[in-house]
Amino acid sequence: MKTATKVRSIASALVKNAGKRVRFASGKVAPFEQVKQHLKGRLAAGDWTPGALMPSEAELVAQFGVSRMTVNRALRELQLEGLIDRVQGVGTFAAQLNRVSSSLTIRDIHEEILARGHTHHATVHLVKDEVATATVAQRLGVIAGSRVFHTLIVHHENGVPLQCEDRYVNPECAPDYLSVDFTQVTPTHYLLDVAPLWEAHFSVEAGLPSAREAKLLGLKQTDPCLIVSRRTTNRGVPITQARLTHPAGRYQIEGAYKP
Amino acid sequence: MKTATKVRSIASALVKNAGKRVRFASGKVAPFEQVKQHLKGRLAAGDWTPGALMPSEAELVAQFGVSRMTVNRALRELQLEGLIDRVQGVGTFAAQLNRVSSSLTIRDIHEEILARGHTHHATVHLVKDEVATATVAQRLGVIAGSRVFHTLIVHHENGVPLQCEDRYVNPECAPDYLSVDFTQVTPTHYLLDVAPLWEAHFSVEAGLPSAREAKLLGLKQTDPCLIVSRRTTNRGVPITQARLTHPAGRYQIEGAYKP
DNA sequence: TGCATCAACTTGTCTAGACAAGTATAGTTC
DNA sequence: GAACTATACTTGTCTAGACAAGTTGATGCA
Repeated sequence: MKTATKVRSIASALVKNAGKRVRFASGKVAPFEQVKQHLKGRLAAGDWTPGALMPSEAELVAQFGVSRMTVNRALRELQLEGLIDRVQGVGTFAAQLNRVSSSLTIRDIHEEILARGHTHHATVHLVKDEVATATVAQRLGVIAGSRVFHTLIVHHENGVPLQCEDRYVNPECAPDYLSVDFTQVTPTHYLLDVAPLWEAHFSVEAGLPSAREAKLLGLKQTDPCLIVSRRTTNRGVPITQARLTHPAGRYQIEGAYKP
Repeated sequence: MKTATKVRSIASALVKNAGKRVRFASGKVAPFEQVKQHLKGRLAAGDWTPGALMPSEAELVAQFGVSRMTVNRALRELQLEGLIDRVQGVGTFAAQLNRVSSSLTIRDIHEEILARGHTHHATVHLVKDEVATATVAQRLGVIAGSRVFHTLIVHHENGVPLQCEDRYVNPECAPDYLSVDFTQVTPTHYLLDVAPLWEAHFSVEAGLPSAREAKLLGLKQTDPCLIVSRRTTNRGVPITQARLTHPAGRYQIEGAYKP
């Protein structure tokens, strides 16, 4: 029992598991799931106006004949989904607004291309130790004049340029960043290793490439691009800021929302 | 105790609650949270390579001296966050890939503009009962030749066109859709009322506007746009499909990721 | 009136044990 | 060797009860 790090061949198990999203598929539904679905249905039907007081855990226990832990789990998950608000000592309330929060997966470009069954290679166009200008310093979140690492890398899918990655890195967080071979490992992958716990803010917009980006991506400067800007921090300490430019038509972000 | 629908003034309670995100802030941390953070830290430190077998619940119970329910909650939440995979009958495994799933909120354009303190108005350019062409039918998910409702609305922020909303709606789900006054209520808001429980798939890309979109948004056809395509269904039944075109520079999607 | 106190109610969490269900392996039988 | 079986282990879930902590409203007192 001490072989905690033993790596089994679990591929088959995980594949089997993938098709098992709905447990108790054959009629049986777990009680906590029943409570959850019942409340979800009534919320959807408008039984409680936003902000209205909903039944307490004790009332639901009596109504469904299950234990409080079961009701509690149902309510906790509904709260996580943003459908209800709970206040200790007060009660449970229907959520104020129907906010729709979508889950969107941003993957390492290398893994993403490989997952499509295509080949990935990167060309490195700049690896430099710079002094931050005011603009760069503000975007990364360090003080102007600090040392920053700067890389400019183009990622290709099947030989076609797909992403121009213009990245600044805080030397404090990744002192050996400049010595990484970026044709072998992506900056994202390396930084995830060095500083694995981080928060990120990002924005997605359409725009035109800079002259250099256009040249590296094989575009005209009037060709539209999808531009993702991402800034990541670790407990408030800035790690990296990246501008990822993708030619329109070659790349799109996908996502899904499930209630 | 029977006044389940009584609406209390809970504004103050919810405001207080908002600042209470971290419970046990003063030193005390709930045991399940301790187990969670411990495993998170070791995962981040690379104690288990992706796919490696992690300690079983029983081992963690012995190690931390807590009950199995407590360990189970910690593991369940880690699974929800995508950090581990669990297979009944087999064990718990470190997740295969470090997917970074960002939470991205797509709000009703009306609410979004009002939240910025700006004025919103909509101009309606098309409200029509059509027969679905093959392309439209495929995008919406109905069979070609079906009746579909089609609206084309431009949303303005402070008088400037911000979004061209080209939408198809399944008449089965919203038979009265065409009689709605879209200068008063947005299609999103109306459809949320009619069919509140839905799943959505969306994609975000850069591209060029169609001739009509360019005209409605006051753009040249060579001006880049951010285009969001969204298709929503209710338990597999297609509700609506929308193409939301935003002029580059006037709109961006923002999001954040927290571990 | 104003203030302190207390009881009733709420949610938040933990426990120890139980049973169900899925998987893997060693052993047994054919 | 192949097929079956028993067993040990895993996760998934539920229960009944307990205590902590927060809120609310009534009560009593100055």
